[in-house]
Amino acid sequence: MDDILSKSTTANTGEVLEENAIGALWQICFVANSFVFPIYAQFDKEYEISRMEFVVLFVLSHRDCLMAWEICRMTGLPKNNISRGIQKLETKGLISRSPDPKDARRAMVTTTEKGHILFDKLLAAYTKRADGFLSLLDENDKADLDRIMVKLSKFMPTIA
Amino acid sequence: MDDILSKSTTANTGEVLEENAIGALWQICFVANSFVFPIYAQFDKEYEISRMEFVVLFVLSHRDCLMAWEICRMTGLPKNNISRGIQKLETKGLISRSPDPKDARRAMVTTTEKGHILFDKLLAAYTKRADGFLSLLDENDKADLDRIMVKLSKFMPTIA
DNA sequence: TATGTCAAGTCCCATATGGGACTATTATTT
DNA sequence: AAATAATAGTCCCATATGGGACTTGACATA
Repeated sequence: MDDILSKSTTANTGEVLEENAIGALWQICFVANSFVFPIYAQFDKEYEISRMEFVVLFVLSHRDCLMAWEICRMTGLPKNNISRGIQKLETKGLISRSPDPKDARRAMVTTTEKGHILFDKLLAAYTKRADGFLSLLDENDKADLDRIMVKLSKFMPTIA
Repeated sequence: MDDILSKSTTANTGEVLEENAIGALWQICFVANSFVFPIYAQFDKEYEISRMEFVVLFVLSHRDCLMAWEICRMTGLPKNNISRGIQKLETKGLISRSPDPKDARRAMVTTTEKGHILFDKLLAAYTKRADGFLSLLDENDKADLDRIMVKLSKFMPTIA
């Protein structure tokens, strides 16, 4: 019988995953991690912005103002993490919080001008990287991907 | 002018993301997190298996035996994390390590019988959840998704 | 054989993370 | 109105994570 070592074919990255239905979701996670880790490392290094801070800014860039719990729902991230992200951003003057006069528990979060300026830089880096990934796809692929991801996003978790 | 609060449309989960090319990758990450967090929480609660342990078992289920650095490359995860996962699994008797006689730095990792038995349960839960997600897609979608994810997986990072 | 370089894993440490308890406020029920 | 539940957000704490230093061993070159 062969040496035990010979059983190991030199596996390439992501290779494992190209198999069945289960593989599709594994691969989604794999691609997501591959995309997101280097970007967040870059944000941290270049701008001292953490993942949670970026997430808050990103979501806010699509709505003028939001409450923390809305950001949680939109991102699927736990509220304590979002809370911390918001606190950091506020400390840095990148967002501002205005308490809801009708409900003292709530506060609306808005990006400040300073926050917009920084976010533009972050988004440029983000977009550049995203384009790098998507450049592997043709136009049909991109359309399919959009359609599929919209469908999949409907399957929502309820994260505390 | 309207109350500041009225600016906030009640945003639904994942809604932000359905916009442009940048949104596609955001959405991939969103779906990935939505899929993966509850499953790992379940694994931790029901089987006391951590994410890293599952990842190692998962990858090993596709290859008879592998070395740690191969698992890193296939998963894109840092080697210290994988190292810890392997250590835990070995302690529990779910995998075994046989040192490479030709290179004392290396060790081949193999799933034990006990490991296989546990992994079957984990995989059943994983598959069930994956099927839940994928049930939102029709057959064309699934085929498209597979094709696209294989393409995207080629855009590989080099993670330490 | 000495020497420098690289590779596989492990270890240490500072930070990020998520669960759950807690506070403060509002909504609902009686 | 009082009592109870529910909600937004924060805090605490134990664990997970990733960067980087370190150890050990292999390999290339002299």
